[in-house]
Amino acid sequence: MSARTTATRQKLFDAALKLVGERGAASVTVDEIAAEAGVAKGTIYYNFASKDALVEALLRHGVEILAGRLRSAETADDSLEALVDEMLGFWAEYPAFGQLLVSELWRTPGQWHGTLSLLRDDIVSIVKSQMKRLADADRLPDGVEVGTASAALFGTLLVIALDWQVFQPERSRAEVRESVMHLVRGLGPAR
Amino acid sequence: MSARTTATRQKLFDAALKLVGERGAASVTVDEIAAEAGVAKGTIYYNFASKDALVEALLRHGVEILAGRLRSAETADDSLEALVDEMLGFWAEYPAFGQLLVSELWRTPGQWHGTLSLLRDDIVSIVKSQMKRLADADRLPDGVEVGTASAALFGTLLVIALDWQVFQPERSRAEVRESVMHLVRGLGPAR
DNA sequence: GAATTTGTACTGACCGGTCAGTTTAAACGG
DNA sequence: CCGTTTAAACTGACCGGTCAGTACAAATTC
Repeated sequence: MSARTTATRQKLFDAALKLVGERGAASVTVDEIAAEAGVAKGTIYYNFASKDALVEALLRHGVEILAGRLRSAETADDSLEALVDEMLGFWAEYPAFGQLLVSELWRTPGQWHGTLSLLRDDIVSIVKSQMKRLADADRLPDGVEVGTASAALFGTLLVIALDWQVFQPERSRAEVRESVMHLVRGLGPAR
Repeated sequence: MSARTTATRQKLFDAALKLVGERGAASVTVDEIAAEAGVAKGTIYYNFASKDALVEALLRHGVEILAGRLRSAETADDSLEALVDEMLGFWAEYPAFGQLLVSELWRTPGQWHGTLSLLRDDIVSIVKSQMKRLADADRLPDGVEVGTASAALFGTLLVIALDWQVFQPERSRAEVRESVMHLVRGLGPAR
């Protein structure tokens, strides 16, 4: 794959992500994506089989980046804060990807449901391995089912990050991280 | 408004909710909604100004039902469990509404963003008033910002319910409720 | 109390625009 | 050279919205 091709695809990913995140995959036209990327329509069809294939590649690409970051964050600092912070950072950097993901992930028989299930598992399993390590080190309360908790934590972070971007953009990332940690550390009866 | 009209609109809401929840507002056609409801296409345009107007009415209708339930649950039992349980029940009963909401709520300049912001506030403010009561009764740990926590709790419940329906349908509602309560009571370091 | 009018709800064929995808011939670039 | 990109015209299926007409019950008239 030539450097030129890679650059073209990157431009297409950027353009598609922006438009699709904002307005949804179905209502964005191929001509718009081409215009936004500053590329001829034919180029899209030279690089991707169809509009759907472009979006699917975009989903894979985004998840790959997120997974990479989580894995590298994991080696640097294995606390829950670090994981939460890294995810918030990713969503802050790619808000449109969050919007795309949240609007497609739970669409039952959607065209990308198969792909998305696998991608979800990728991320959740990274979160899971991290939580498992914490559990083994006795740094989690007993009785927490690690599998369930990881899925919940991933979903929770996704929506909290979106809510932050859309409804409370004035808050800082540290502030949001603290809120999440507060929620996660316990909203139960005062003790 | 005649009983006949009410019945027709209800059929349209049911049909639209099912299709739009599954496949997204943009990719469902008006003809499909009409067919699913067993009604002529013209009837839709007799009852609603446009496809968008139908979806907006649907959004309002759904939120009205949810708000009503939360308010009545509030009077029966003011614990956090009761609130969580009621919401899970609602999402279990109207999964498609959850899918619709999650895929539109954080769409920044979307056509329904204005309406949805208001509807979000309706729900969040109910959750908030309930949490405030708990805080006043010293049943919440100090330092929890009630406003932030309510928004987070609402979003969290929404995605956990969707994840439940889509990826772990075999779990019972009580099981899921306990997981949520576990998360909410604390995933922090063991104590 | 039959005939007629009125209002409301609904019907479905149809129209015009939109959009994914195709085609082609020519230019570009490493 | 060959893989890639461009520009522009074209196709045809699809879809939101329209509109003339139907159904039918309740009111009105004679």
